[in-house]
Amino acid sequence: MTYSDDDHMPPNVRVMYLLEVMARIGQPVTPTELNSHIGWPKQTIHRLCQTMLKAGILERHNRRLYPGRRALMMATGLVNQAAGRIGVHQVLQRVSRRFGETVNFVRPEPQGMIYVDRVETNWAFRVALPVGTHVPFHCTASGKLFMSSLSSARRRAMVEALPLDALTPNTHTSPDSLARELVSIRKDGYSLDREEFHTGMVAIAVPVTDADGRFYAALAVHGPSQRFSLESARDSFDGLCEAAGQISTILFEKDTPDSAG
Amino acid sequence: MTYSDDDHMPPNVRVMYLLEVMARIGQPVTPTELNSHIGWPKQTIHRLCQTMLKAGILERHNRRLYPGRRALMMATGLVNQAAGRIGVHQVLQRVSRRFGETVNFVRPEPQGMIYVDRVETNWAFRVALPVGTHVPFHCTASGKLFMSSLSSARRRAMVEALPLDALTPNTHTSPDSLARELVSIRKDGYSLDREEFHTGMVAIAVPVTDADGRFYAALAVHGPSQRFSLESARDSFDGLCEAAGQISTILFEKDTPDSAG
DNA sequence: TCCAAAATCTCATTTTTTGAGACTTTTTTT
DNA sequence: AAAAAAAGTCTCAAAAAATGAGATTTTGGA
Repeated sequence: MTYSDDDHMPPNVRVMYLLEVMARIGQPVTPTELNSHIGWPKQTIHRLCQTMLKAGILERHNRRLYPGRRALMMATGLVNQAAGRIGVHQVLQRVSRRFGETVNFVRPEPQGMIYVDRVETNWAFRVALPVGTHVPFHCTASGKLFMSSLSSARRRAMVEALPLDALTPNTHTSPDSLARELVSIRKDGYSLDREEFHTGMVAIAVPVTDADGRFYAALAVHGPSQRFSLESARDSFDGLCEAAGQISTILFEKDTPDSAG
Repeated sequence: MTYSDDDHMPPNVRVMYLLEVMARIGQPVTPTELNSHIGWPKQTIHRLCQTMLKAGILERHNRRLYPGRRALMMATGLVNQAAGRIGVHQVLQRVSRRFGETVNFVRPEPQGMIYVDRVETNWAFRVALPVGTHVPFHCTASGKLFMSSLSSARRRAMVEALPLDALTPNTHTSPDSLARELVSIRKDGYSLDREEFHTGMVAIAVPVTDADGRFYAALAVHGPSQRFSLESARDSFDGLCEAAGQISTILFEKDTPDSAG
């Protein structure tokens, strides 16, 4: 694609970006104030605001712009879709309370596995990765779990394409050993990170599957190897699977919105 | 201007339009299904989806597209901003004047219900929770109201995930009793806090719905049980519903330059 | 394995966006 | 009330992007 220059935003997306900025500001703004947050040429922002006003996406009162009904209705619809996922966060919290360790909800993306949601413990030792960060496939419990869910052809292609950088002494650096572990992960139903990403940190991940049983995300527990041994990680397997099932239900189970409990 | 032809949509706005359609559909769709709602040439919709995927506005699982993190963050911001609109706040003021008690406007978020706007009475007894605070789901009128609006599978999963800490002797501590109350809340159309959060404080909450009748926020009245009994709370039901309807109109209905104070 | 549907790529054309600069209106300052 | 500053609007030629038909590839299911 031609959009690959890093910070280039297609004109398309500018409407969206402008709404994002307005959402962040959180109150009605003049076009000039918008400009100070965005920095586009005066005329560019002016034209775009006109377009959006005309479309009913923005409305204006006393020279100040704010999201119009159209934007609000769209936003409400989107937020409603997400409202169901509030339950997912509650499940993560419960898992974290139960095991006393950090819990992550991780999804595959082309650039790597991404932390979508997390509940952290108050322990001093924490993973210093904010939500929204991408981590490698080959040296994380969730990344290996994801790869193990692929068909053998894709799995092989992916393993061979990955860089396999050694981030710790334990990181897989050969396609063969990685491929072999993926097979056993597939058999076991869970994936371990044996200090392969950060020395001193271990993790276990189990899959959250969609309505067709396909991999959707990984539910992972992370902890320092001193208090969260590989054995204790494995002990948490059953509890994790139960939680993964609940998350799957929240995300994918279709039901009549009416039936009583 | 050149955009005045009635049904012409500048390419700009198509990103927004596509999100609107997705919001209306309310669940993940394939590009082809989108096409059936929109009717653009195949390649046009394909290109736009690619752009939006690349920008993180959409995400994909199993060939189906759904709003991405970026869209959801924007949507959350817009929705919270709208909750603070002048007209909405005025309705809260009127309700507070009418019943002489504190009025809250509360929305669900993953960490708990959040107070987005409030009008307080001058009484000595007040809730010491500033706007922006998160409160638990299981022991507040608004939290229970929100959960009662979920589909049964999600409701059940959520009830089971919640900690159910006993903050007062009246707090629900068993998933079953909580679930049972949610069913009756759903039936009644309002939710009561019977001193479940703070001893001596009761509340009633009714839903504010969006244009499609889905839960948007809770409108709640709080007061000390001595002067604001559960009976008087229930008596305020009709007035609250009327106010909730007005808020819904202000936010979502077209025109209506209403004559409110 | 093969087949049908869906997704993706190609490309010449048309349309839109871009943004500098000039001009007009509004607001603020003196 | 006049002057100055700021905000908003218009014009235009160049650059960029969108368009959409048709060809091609990929995918998922039988």
